[in-house]
Amino acid sequence: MPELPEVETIRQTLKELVIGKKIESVSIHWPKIIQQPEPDMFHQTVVGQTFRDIRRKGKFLLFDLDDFVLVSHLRMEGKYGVFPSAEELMPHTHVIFHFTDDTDLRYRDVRKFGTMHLFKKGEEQNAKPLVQLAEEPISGNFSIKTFTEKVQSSQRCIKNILLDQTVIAGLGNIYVDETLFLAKIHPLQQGVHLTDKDILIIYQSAVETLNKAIKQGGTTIRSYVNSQGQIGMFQQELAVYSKEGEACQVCGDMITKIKVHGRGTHYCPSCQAI
DNA sequence: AGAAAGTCCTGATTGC
DNA sequence: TGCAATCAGGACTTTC
Repeated sequence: MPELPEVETIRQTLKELVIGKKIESVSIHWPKIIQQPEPDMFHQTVVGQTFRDIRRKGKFLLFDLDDFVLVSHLRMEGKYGVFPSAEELMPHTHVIFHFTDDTDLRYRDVRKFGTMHLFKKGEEQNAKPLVQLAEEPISGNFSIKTFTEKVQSSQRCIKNILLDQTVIAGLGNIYVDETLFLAKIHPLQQGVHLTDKDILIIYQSAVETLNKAIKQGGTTIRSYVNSQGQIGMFQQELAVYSKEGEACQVCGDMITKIKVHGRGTHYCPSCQAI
């Protein structure tokens, strides 16, 4: 599932492949992916536009066109790739941007959970899905004070809080578990019971985890590949996620998996005692 | 208003 | 073996 490091890796690899390419037409095979505007209006709007840049906010990709911004979320299994137009479509290809140079930008998504929103340039910040999005921990604008206030004012457990993109952007199920292991905080600990120091350590752990994962090109657990079809390498570094039953690399106790509001949650009962 | 549950999907895994 | 039920999960919408 692409989280911030995977989306960043996709952004970097995809940028080289699409910048300067002009859209001739779009094929939409699963219209629900296109949340806004209506698919036929979406098509009319982007035809003739050229890709100028790709930015990222949290787990969202922002494709800058001449006059519009395409906001794309990959959810669990979304993938982008650039192919010669003549090449046969891979399974689960739902949206195809046909370029004037006889190549395509193709969006594939086995579960069809991904979304695309199109905005006039500059308007994307004022509407869903970006309007409520918090800063990401590796951003220079991240406020530890605001983060601390939000965490300490919540009755929810820290696992849930860290998955909330209006509190901190970019973490998903894998990196929340890894961050809490590094911070030595139990996933069920309530936000209201965490000290300023706990929260600072959580923030620092998130930064360290995300930066390491970006350097490794992301984590491939199920099916993640970057825009050039390469897998990530960070799964070798995982300490708790998908390590149920294995020995903790710090203390040797057994990594335990529990469910926290429907999410698989991995932790070391000794290092992360509540 | 805040928090939990429901929703969207399909391939892989589990259970009988 | 074969089929059906269950699981995986991000973020929005709905419900409490």
